[in-house]
Amino acid sequence: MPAAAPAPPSDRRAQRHAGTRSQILAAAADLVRSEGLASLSMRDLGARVGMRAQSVYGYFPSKHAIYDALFQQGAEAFLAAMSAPTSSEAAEPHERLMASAQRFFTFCVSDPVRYQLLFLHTIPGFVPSPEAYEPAVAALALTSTAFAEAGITDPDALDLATAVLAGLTSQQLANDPGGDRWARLVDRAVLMLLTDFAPHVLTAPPTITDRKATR
Amino acid sequence: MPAAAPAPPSDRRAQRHAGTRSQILAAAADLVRSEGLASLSMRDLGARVGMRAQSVYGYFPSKHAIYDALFQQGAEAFLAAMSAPTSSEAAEPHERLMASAQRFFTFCVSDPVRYQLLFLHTIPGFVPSPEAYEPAVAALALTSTAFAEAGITDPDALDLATAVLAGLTSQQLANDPGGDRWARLVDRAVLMLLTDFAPHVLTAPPTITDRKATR
DNA sequence: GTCTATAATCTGATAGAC
DNA sequence: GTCTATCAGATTATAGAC
Repeated sequence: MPAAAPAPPSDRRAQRHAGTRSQILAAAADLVRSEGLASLSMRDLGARVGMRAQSVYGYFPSKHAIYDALFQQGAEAFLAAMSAPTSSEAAEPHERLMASAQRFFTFCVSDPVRYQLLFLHTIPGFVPSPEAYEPAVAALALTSTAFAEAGITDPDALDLATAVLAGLTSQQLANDPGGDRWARLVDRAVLMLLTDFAPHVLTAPPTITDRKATR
Repeated sequence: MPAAAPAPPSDRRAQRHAGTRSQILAAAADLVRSEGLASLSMRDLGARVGMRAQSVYGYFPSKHAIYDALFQQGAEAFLAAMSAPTSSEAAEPHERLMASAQRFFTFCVSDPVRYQLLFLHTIPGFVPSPEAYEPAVAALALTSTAFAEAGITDPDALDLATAVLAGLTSQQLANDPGGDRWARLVDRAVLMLLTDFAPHVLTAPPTITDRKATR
């Protein structure tokens, strides 16, 4: 049963096609990392994989489709990074939240261009497709669950926390790229947030009854 | 004694020249606001002021020079916004800090493109000149002074505060443009910050001796 | 599948006439 | 000061040969 799309009829060809496609995508990721997100051109991309620009259209219908695939790839990496198992599964809720914050920060700072693509909206005509966006939504839902498990029910808490983390990363990237001027402040910021909207998580001894009692 | 630059010799002409220059700059500001920062073109800009693109080069040597002028204009507006007198000069230090935070947030959110130009580094080859950058430095120094006046000497405090404010604005602009989802959280965020690194400012009665005693 | 050829358009910038 | 003319190139994308 061959695919309905313009994909080749045979499975062998389909595999080859998919292989070249992901090869192009990897080259695109390389290119934007070194040249900047806005400087991606079909010419350069084709040259990077040994093709002329026109041949790339056999794999992606448009440049925006490439951005969309990059976005999805980034969103999946984001979900994977945020889903990574904690060192100790029995860790306290607030420890898990601090670990999450560190993961978020590290993920963002490790690839500024990916950060720009995922979290800033800087490419003039580009809007990610729902499919590409979906993993990012899942990652946020994950964080929301972690908050609930820590007994944090204030609906504003998540917004404030994401803002603080986004601010730390954006300042680090814009004003001290490669340094640690804001990286050093992540733990302190999380403690500050927890103190503000979940003091019981910090002050109470780590017993289950205590956690319930302070709610 | 005529100017050495390609400016006209007579004062009348120089005034006319400067007038057209600022007219072009205003048109450029309009254009980037409506079309996006990266979409500025000399053709469109010329058309906006009733010229051909080539004639604009009589006023700005390059497109980057226009970006630089826009940057300087934005930085001066930023300094002006942050220097605006508080409603009551006798206000408490922490009230002044909260007012500053609100001013910063409002300034950023009121003009997303200007924010992008000033605080994100998104135009491929553009680096603002020291002259253009200078007012922004002055504005930060102003904030630093305000912190000192509130008795906050922790060197990390300013970095953390700017990060939190930057995060609130960036989330507001990216995820709820025109709304108030993060705007509502500004006061709470400032209180949280103050509680963390200057609790004495909040808890102590507003007397001078008290302020000194808690240091 | 990849190529050549090319459409159609946009870019910043310069030279020189008026 | 502004124009015409033009350079020298970039861009995305399509049509059709091989």
